[in-house]
Amino acid sequence: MHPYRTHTCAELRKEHVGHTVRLSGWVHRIRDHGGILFIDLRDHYGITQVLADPDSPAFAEVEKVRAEWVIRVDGVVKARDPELVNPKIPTGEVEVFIKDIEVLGPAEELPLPVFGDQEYPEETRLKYRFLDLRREKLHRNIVLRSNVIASLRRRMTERGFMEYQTPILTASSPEGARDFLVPSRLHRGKFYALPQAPQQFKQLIMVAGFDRYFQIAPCFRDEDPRADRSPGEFYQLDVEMSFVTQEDVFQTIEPVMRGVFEEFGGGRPVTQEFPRIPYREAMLKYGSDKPDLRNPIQMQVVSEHFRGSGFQIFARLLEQEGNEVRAIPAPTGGSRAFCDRMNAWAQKQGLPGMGYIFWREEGGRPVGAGPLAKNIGPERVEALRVQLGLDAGDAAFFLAGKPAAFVDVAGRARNVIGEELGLTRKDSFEFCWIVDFPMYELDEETGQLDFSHNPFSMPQGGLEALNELPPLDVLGYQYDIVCNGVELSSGAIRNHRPEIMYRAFEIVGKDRAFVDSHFGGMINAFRYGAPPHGGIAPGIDRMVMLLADAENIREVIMFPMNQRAEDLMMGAPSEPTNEQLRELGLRIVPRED
RNA sequence: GCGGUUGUAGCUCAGUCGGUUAGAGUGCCGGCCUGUCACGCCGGAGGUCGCGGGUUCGAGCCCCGUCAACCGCGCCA
Repeated sequence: MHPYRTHTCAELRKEHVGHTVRLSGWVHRIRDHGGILFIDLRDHYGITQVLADPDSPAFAEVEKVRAEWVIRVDGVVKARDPELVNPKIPTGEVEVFIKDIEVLGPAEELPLPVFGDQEYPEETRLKYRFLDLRREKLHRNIVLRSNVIASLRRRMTERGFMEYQTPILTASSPEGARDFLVPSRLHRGKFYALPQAPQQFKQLIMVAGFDRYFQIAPCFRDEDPRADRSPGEFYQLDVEMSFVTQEDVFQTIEPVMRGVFEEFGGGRPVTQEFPRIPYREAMLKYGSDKPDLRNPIQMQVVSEHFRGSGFQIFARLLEQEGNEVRAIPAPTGGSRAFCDRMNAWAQKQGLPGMGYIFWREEGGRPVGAGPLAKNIGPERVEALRVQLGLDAGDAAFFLAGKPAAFVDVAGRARNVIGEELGLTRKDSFEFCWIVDFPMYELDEETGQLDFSHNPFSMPQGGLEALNELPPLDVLGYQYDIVCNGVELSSGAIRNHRPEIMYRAFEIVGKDRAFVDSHFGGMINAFRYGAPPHGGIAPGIDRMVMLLADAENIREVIMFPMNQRAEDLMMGAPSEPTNEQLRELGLRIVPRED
């Protein structure tokens, strides 16, 4: 007989009745009735009830075990009487009568119980992560993550992609986030950087002629964490393809994402064809470049209805160039109570308030009510209602000024309204592509032009566009995948022509020398026959978060760090020894407080 | 760096207007119990009310400071 087990704790069924079996696992739960004692024995696969009574030669030993001891038991499989079957577990029709027991790994009193779903402070959970991981929910999330990754690999391989590793110790790249640095022993005073993403490598892989690359790639960024952003490291399904258009990337990746979400989404519906929404349209309709399409509300420009109207605040604002009035329709929100509540919400967000109209039935017709309606008169109110497609019982909110100044809060208002009115669908995965991102944006404070996204993206229209269009009108072959308001992925068709690259940087005031010194490795490669190429990099952690319905990214990472980027279990970061510092030629400068 | 929330038993939480000895559930330990599966019953241990200072005859409760955790802002091409 195998020293530890003949079956797992999920395997035994009626057909095993009468068999002598050996099981190993953790003591999940003990129910001691004095004369008879039940143990739920648990392993990775499931739970089997084992029991002993005074007839068992092992009874005295069985009585000693405690929660989370690891034991091995030998025994006979018995059928349970029909009224004693436990339908909650797959092995519930049988139980194992213990003949022999061996303690393989006793456990001290637990700082964190494995049984049950009592909430525990995250500090304790992280310090005793190995216990937390035994618990059902976390265990299930991590298994899900493994299955998702396996499925992604299979789907990518089926599509002709090959997985290549890229370096972890590499060079700092000046754009983007803060780097993690690793001191070099052989080159005193110099540092490696951990890759923020294998961006330049994957492009070099294309230049090297490998055509289709993917990798489950670790990425490192030294930025402060959020609930959906792990401190330090995260994983991407990193993808790059040669000789492709933006459309080719969409056609390749969309089925992968849809497939994985259908496979692991627990039957929740998934968008069949991802709509493509231009960036500017997304900002207008949804107030966000990562719209939650489960929320049906779409904003509209309604400036004309307020121009020269009796509502002086808006009318006057519209006299200034660049100002607009936008409406957030709120179907079923047509009560003064709701409108006032939203108005109060807006004030809490730092706005002076949010104008509103709500419609109620009067004499068989929808009639607009509220102070704003009085000011602009029934004709304009009716025109607004028609444009917004609203009816009695509905409402609309209005924001005015420079769109750039209010889109953000408008987007948040849209979320709150959708949520409060129950308009936002639950239990579905609604995807879209956001396309046509502008290449450049203006820094509000400095007035400087800067890349709005990846400087390596190909501008739509190429060199000609860069030379002839106002920079702010140049769009990039740059795209995001958004699901349920979460930015899952960002990608682009790359700029593989050095002369276009130099020009793109020139527009933000960076000369050839800058590009050569900072991106020399890649620019140099582009001089020797670079194929047109592009790619994308969906975030694995966020994908699993959505699939697992997790609120926090730490629920889908096996060994995460805490909010302060500390690993409480391993004690990282830690102080180096003097020996280590000496070898590296480093000295710690104490913080001056 | 900044803001918000929270901090009472191992854990989840209650604690009234500032008033006597700070409670419940759960977990732990002991006892009883031969059909439980969130077993049940009885008993017990377990508290620097985050920490420091202040107001008060009296502070878990009020005030000031501080620390920690989480969430957010900045940051994240």
